[in-house]
Order: sequence, then C-alpha cells, then structure tokens
Amino acid sequence: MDYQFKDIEQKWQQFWAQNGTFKAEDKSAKPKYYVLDMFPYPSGAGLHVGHPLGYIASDIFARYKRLKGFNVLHPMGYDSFGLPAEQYAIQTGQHPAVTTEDNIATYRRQLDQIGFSFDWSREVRTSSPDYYKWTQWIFMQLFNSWYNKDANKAESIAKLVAHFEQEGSAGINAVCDEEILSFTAGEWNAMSNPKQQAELLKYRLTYLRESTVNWCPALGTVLANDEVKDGFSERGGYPVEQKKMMQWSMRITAYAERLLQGLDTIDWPEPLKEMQRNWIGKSTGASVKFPVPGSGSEVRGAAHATGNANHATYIEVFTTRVDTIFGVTFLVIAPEHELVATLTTPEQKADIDAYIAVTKKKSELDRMADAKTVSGAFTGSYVLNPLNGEKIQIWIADYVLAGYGTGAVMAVPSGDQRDYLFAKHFNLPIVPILDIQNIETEADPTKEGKYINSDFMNGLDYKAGTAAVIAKLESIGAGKAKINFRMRDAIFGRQRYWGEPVPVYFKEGLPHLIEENHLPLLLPEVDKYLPTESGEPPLGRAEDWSYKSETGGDSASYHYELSTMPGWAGSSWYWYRYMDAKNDKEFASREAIEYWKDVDLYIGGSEHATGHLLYSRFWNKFLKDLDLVVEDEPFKKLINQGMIQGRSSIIYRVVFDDNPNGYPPLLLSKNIYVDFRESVTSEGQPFLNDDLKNIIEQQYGKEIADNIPYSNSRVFIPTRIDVNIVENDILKTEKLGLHLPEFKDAIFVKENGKYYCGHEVEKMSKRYFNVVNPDDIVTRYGADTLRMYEMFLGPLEQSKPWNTNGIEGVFKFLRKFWRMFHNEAWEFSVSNAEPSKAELKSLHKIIRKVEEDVERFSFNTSVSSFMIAVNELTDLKCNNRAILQDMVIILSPYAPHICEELWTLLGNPAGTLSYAPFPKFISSYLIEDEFAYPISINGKMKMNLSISLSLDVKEIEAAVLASADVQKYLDGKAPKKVIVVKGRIVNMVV
RNA sequence: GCUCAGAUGGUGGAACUGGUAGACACGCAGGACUUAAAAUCCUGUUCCCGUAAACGGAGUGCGGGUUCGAUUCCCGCUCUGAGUACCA
Repeated sequence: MDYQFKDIEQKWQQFWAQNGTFKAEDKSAKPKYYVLDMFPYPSGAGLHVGHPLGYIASDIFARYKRLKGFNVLHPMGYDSFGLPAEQYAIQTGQHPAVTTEDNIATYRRQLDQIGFSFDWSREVRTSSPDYYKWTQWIFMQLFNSWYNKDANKAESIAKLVAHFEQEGSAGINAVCDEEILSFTAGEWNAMSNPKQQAELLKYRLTYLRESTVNWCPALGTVLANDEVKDGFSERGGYPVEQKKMMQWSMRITAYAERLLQGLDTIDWPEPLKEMQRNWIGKSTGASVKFPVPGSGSEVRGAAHATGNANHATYIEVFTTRVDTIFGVTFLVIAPEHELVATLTTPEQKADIDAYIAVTKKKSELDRMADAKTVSGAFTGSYVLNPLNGEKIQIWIADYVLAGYGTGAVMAVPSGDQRDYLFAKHFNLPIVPILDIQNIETEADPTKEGKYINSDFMNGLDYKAGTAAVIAKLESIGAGKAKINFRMRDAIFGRQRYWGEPVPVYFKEGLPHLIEENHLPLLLPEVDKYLPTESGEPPLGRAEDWSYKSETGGDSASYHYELSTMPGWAGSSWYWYRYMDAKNDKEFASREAIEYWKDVDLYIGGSEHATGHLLYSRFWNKFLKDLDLVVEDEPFKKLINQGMIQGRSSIIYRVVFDDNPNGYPPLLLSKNIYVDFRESVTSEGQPFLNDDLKNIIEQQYGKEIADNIPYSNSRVFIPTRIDVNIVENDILKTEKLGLHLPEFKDAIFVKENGKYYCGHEVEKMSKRYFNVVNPDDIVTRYGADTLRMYEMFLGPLEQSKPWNTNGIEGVFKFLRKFWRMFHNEAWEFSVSNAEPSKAELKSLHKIIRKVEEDVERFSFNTSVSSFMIAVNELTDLKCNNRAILQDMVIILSPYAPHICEELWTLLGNPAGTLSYAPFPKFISSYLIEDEFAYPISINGKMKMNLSISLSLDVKEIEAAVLASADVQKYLDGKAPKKVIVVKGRIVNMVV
C-alpha cells in the first residue's frame, strides 16, 4: 500500500490512548527523566502552527529518552485562569468556566492529532478546584512564614511568635517591612491580638500593604510590572496609571540573593540568566548619611538619629562609588522624596513647587524622552559632608527616582556624566578626585590612578581607598557597606473574577486565614463579571461571600478577600502537581516528590524570563525551606524555543482616482509592481507605461488594455491576503474572489503566467490573514510531516517566519522511507539477507548523528541526516530487515506514527515500539582505510588525493609530493613548507 | 545609551574543537514518462570571466589583524532582532 498517513495516524493515536502507552510509572528501576513544556493558556483562537514547535521538540526528546531506557514523565495541562475568558464573559455573559472548557476541548483535539506522547492521566488545570485548593494552601504557608536572615531561610510564624513571647523583638533579623516596632517580651504579651496581628503582618512572606500599583482602568485591574509595556497594558494596549492601593504582596525580595546565586547552578540559556540578573539588579556599595546642619546630627556620633518628615536630621544616600565622597559637590533628591517640603526654604518654595508641578504632569514616557535635558531646582537647604564637614547644596531633580535606593544621590560631577551635565547646567563646582582623571569635556568614571583632594585617602588606589572610606564612615556612624537590589516585592492580587480566591477573611480590618479543612475556597457565582458600582472587584457581587466562624460561639460573619490571585499563582508550582496529580491529601506526596525531584528539561518561550520563571524559582525555594520539596532549583535545564512569526502574503492593487465605469481592480504581480513603482514620473506620480500596457494587452486583449482609466494620480495599495490561498508565493488566482469578494473580477497582471505575491514577516495574527492552522497541515500532509517540518525549519532556539514552502520535501522523504519497505507493487517486502558493509555504514552514521544531535537539541540537522541516510540506503537499494528495523526505531521520536506502523509490519510482537531499545552505535562500521585528502596550496583547496589512513605524517607528505597531479600544480618547484594534519588536510606553502 | 543574540546562494539553513564553504531541502532551469496535466524520476543550479567543458578569479555584513590555513579567534565599524532603561 502507498503511504496512507491518515489511517496510520488515526490508528496509532487510538492505540496509544487506549493502551495508556505513555503513562509514567511513579516507581521504576529505570532512571527518571522529567520533560516539561510550559503549559498553555487555552485561548479561543486555538493553536496556530507556532505553538507546537516547543512541544514537538520536547516530545522528540521524551520519546528518545524512553528508547534510551529512561522512565519518562512528560505531562501536559492548562494554565486556565486568565483575562481573555473573563473579557469574553463581560461581553457575552458566558461563564469563564464554560469558555475555558470549550477552549480546552479544542486544544486537546489539536494536540492529540499531532501525536504527542503526553501522559494525560496527569493533566492539570489551574482553574479546577482540586488544583487551586493547593495553590491556596501554598498561599497559606506563605502567610504563615517569615524570613529569618540569620538562618537564611523561611521559618514558621509560630516560631517568631514564640520568640516575641520569650524575648521580644530583640535578636530577630528578618526580612520585613521598614517600620517595625521594637518591644520587650512583656510589651508583646500585653498587646491586644489585633495589634499583634498587625505587627506580624509586617513579617509574613505574603502580606498586605499600600503600594503604588499599575492600575488599568480599561481592564479594571492591577497589572504586574512585566505586564505593562511603555505605560500601556501588554494585553489590549490600554493606558495604565499609577495608583495607591492596599494589595497582597509576596516578599520575593527575601530571596533576591538566593535567586541570584541559584542561577550559577542551572543550565539555562545565558541571555535568560542575564535577564534575571538584571531584574534582580544587585549592586554593591554603601549607604551614607549626610547630616543636616542645625539639626544636631552634625555632631559626630549623633548621625544615627532617625529622620522624619517634620524634622530633617540627615539625608541617606546609596552609592556604588563611596570612594568618590570627596568629589561630592551637591546632593539630589527625588521630587517625591518625603523630606522635600521640610527642606525647602521659603525663598525657594516657588521654584520647587513649580518644578514638582511640571514633574507630576510628565508621564513616564515624557520623562524617558526627556532623558537628555537637564532640569532641577534648588531647595535652599544644605547638608554637610560627613567626612570633611563641607556645606553642600540640596537639589531636587527627576533623574533621581524615588523608588530606587533611598531616593537620594550624592552627586559627583567629576565621575558621573549625569551629575556632570547637571553641575555644568546649574554652575555647580566639579572637583576631580583621581590624579589621572580627565574632566574637561565630560565626566570620567575611572577607578584607575591615585586619589587627590581626598583628605586621608590621598595617594591611595581604588581598592585601598574604598576600604578606608567605609571603615571611616562606620567608625563615626555615618555610613556602612550595603547591598541594594532593584527587584521589588511582587504584587499578588488582581481585581478580577477569573482567578483563585485568596483564602483570607477580614476581622477588625486585619486578614486571617480560613481553616485548612475549608479548602478549596470556591470561586463564587456572580451576576456580572464587572466591578461593583462602588468600585469593588467582581467578587463583591457574590451573595454571602463571607466566612462564618465555627469556634468560640462567635456567630459573626466576616467578609472574604475580594481580589483574586494573579495569573502567575497557579503556574508557580504546577510541575509538582504532575508528579502526583490526583492526590487530595497533599499537593503531591513526599514519595512522588522524592522520586521525580525536579524537571530535567523544560522547554518554553523566553517571554517568561522575569515572570513565571522567577516566581517559580521563588516558590520552589520557599517550599524547599519548609522541607516540602527536595531540590533548590525546579528546572535543571531550560531551552527557549524561538517564536514562529507569520509570513503575510501581499498583493498589489492599482487604484484609479478617476474610475467612472467601475473598472475592475488591477493587480500587479510582485516584480511588475516593483518595476512599475520605481518608474514614477518626476512629480512622483506613477504612470502606466507601455511595457505594462503590453503585458495587459497580451493577457487580456487590446480592448481591456485600452480601457484602463488613464488618470495621472494612481496609488498602489498593498493588501494582505490569506496565506492559505498562496503556495510558494504564487497566488491561486481562482480562489481570491472567494476570500475577498471585492477581487472577484480582478485583472491579474502576471509574470510568466503566474501571479507572485510579496511577503512581510510579522506577528502571526488573524488580522494579517497569515495564520496557518496545524489542522490544515495535518489533514494535507499528516502529523509526522508536520512534526518533522517544524523541526526542519531551523534551529529550535531561533525565531523564524513560518513558511510552508519546503514542506513537500519532508513529505517526500517520508514517502521515500515508506517505499524502502515496499516493492514496485507497493506490497510490504523486506529481505533477510546479511546487510552489506555500505548499508551498515549508513546506518551507524545516522545512529551516531541522531544521538549527538538530540543531546544538543539540534533537531533540524538530524532531519537532514535522516534524509541523507534514506537517500544513501535507497541508492544502495537497501531493503534489509536488520537495517530497516533499526532505522524505524531511530526515526520514531520524530515521526512516531509511520514508525509504529512499519514496526508492526516488520513482524514485531503486537504493541508499541516506544520502549524498544535504541540501536547501539558501533564505531568499527565507520572505520575507513583511505581518506580523500584535500590538497591545498597556500590555503586554497586544489584537489583531492586518496591516501591510506595507516600512513604517518612523513609518509603522507612523501605520497603527496610523489603525485603527478600535485607536481603539476607545483610546477616543478619544491614547496617551502608542507603541513599535514592526519585524516584532515594537506596544505603546501609555495 | 547599556546588555545579549545574530548577519552565509533566489529562499530556509549546514559546516559541532580553526582544516574541502554552501550539506539537506525549497525554488528555478532543462530532460524522461504522458495526447495533456498532476504525480514520479533524472540532470544542473554561489557569483563573475569563458559559446561550452577543462581551467581561472572572487566569495560567509564592512575594514583590519593573528595563522600554513579563518564562516569559526582578536580589534574596529555597519545593520537587524531581543531585553532593559536617568539604577546613583
């Protein structure tokens, strides 16, 4: 039979499903291997051809590992809470759960027909209550934990309370809010419960605080920083503004250092690690307190006095170049700095107020665009340099950000370019502090040379100077070495419906956890998915959304938290759920976690670099601290698959200004358009030239050619058309009218009888008509062809446009492979003869190549190698069972359906080849006696010469020089030098 | 601006540690089969010079360098893509 991919694929997909072929064992003598894909959000649009790219790669790897004798866990699920289903609910009233269910069904059907080897018995859905029960449970653990800096790990709040009861707040070194009380055990024990709870909230790893959030009025929700792009929401592109709000936050900053260190232990793409490093943004430096004269703090030793908004005693700055402190000539604080009002003198008040007013009006975008212009205002106040008592002006300027460091900087114009420009602009002094510094035209940030103008540091170098200045500052209590992080705590709440409810109720204005046996806290029904009239989140519409106390005869009811968890909650631990997906006692059993441990290979897009991948590492480290999981890092190896972009097809329409008779659209084939577009008149108006007229006349006759409206102002409108009616850039002209009726009677000006389209690479999207659906490819060529073609397209990690142009080649390859097992009459027929040396050589070449390629994720090159092997074996007329059987196993991770079928036809016992042993590479089959040495002269390859590989370097040289062909090139002269690399090359210098 | 990645035929790409640049595939051209088309098969296909072949020359974004030999290493530049942005 001919290659009937449709029947074969259906048959085997059914077989796998019915037999649970890919069900992973939770215990096995085999080594474990966990291959994970980033689970998709099931959107209404279904899968396009770009989505499966990573899944195909991971599936090939999973299947390969099975053949290599591993117990493979390869699961799939859905990140099914999210905005689109909710937006759809708002528009149509359809419950997001229903929409989600429908979308998942579509996804499942599409995934199934590509033939993935997922263990569907472990499917998870983040929106399902038996899943989000455990998301809520983990939230509760975070609420019940604080970060002990001394132990460098999270510990239970109970332990903290015990400490407070015994010893008060002394001896606690925690990552916590800035303003905490200090109290004795007695004071703590005397506090009311609400007071204690309020204090504890400052320590909890998830906590409430008023924070400035990215509020998106159009979406009615708060967005995370990574969901905002240039002041607009990533989804939908609506404007985003800053707003103060009580919000749940996650104390991820507690883990900043560990998140940074952990990067060195995992095998991730370097650019991705770099993004996380930048996001965490560690900088090492010092904080320095500059005393305000007259406040009393300028007296040495008194600089530890606390500052407050009404009475400024000092200004604290953070700097990475504390060694430049003698070059400080002014101080700049952010316009939002809390001391601005206090520091402003009456004479300067007008200036400062005006400046603040201008700053407030500027949006984030303006501020960015304005980066080059210098602006600022003098407060009228001064601070003293803590080391030499010099009086320094305090300015405000919007280049200093309130949210970073302390919102104040010490300006060193000799070393920092921004400070330099500022000093030049406002005529402030510039003092060089290093002997080799050149500051004539710009700042010089050098660390070379010896210090000058620097008191006790004079003559020291950078290293010694920095140490000396920190020691000095510490000794007088005016500063200390400090590490600063850019990363902020993560906001953990959305004012939305379709998310996990937060398992918290409020009593006397303070949050309390519900009892664990009440989990899951189910998402309530609401009449509309919009905020309430009073502006509360949609959960405010739910009837009876309140907690009823069961203890202590307290019959009161307390309302639950109204916001829901953000999109990243459910995805921050899901890989553990796959280990034990049905467990209703634990998020996953200890046993399962100890067996599967972590993800060995994780494949997904780099767009999650600072979102999902950072939060997941954070939660993992937290769970590790609680001894609930066993590994520090969740994803050992990570690969980013590239994005598949769309490739839009474009037709070129000529529009006539003056077209009274409704002349049909005139469409120019691409190269004619290009020529024609370039032949414009001097006024820039295109004109219809004779060449074009001739083409039209040839195709449509003189009458039509003569009747084209000849106005001078014609415009070209490039129009995108459905890529599915274009093949190899040639438009199927007869189909255009069906797709776009306006072109029903269009006149096509063709080249060589064909209409060629132009193309544009851009996002794959419905509005560009460039979406290619995997279903169509599967229907036309089959899943095996789709799988191999997606891999053949190019390196996995590279972004590339989808182009169906080459798919025929892959399809032909599979047919050719099928044909090797069949005779002229398409009957199955293989021989049992001993394989020839040449056949064995081809086979073992491909065994080695595929092993090497798969291990380094170079799937595109192994597809090429398969083609080479099949071409070679076909040339050898190979239909040898021993060879073909091994070929079937090697190819099966890529094209599983056809291989399963051939495996059965080869007479193997009924069942699957998924667990057959991968053929063993035997190097002796590749050993050659001779090698065709490339002979180069002065590095230019001239000819090949076959020489026995048993000869040594001297003998090779002799053999080469003895060759008559070589002598011809040498023209009788002896070469100056001969380089021989055994088994590689011979090069002669003449 | 900074950080990172990349640039190879008409196209997607290959060349893994410096050693025959362009594998494999698409497209294109020519041919076979066919009444014809589709399908299939065969041949050619980096560019330039040459009627053609032999042969010769150039060639991996640009300019230099190291080397017997550079797509690969080093320096400088251009362009493209991604991330980030007044981070003190």
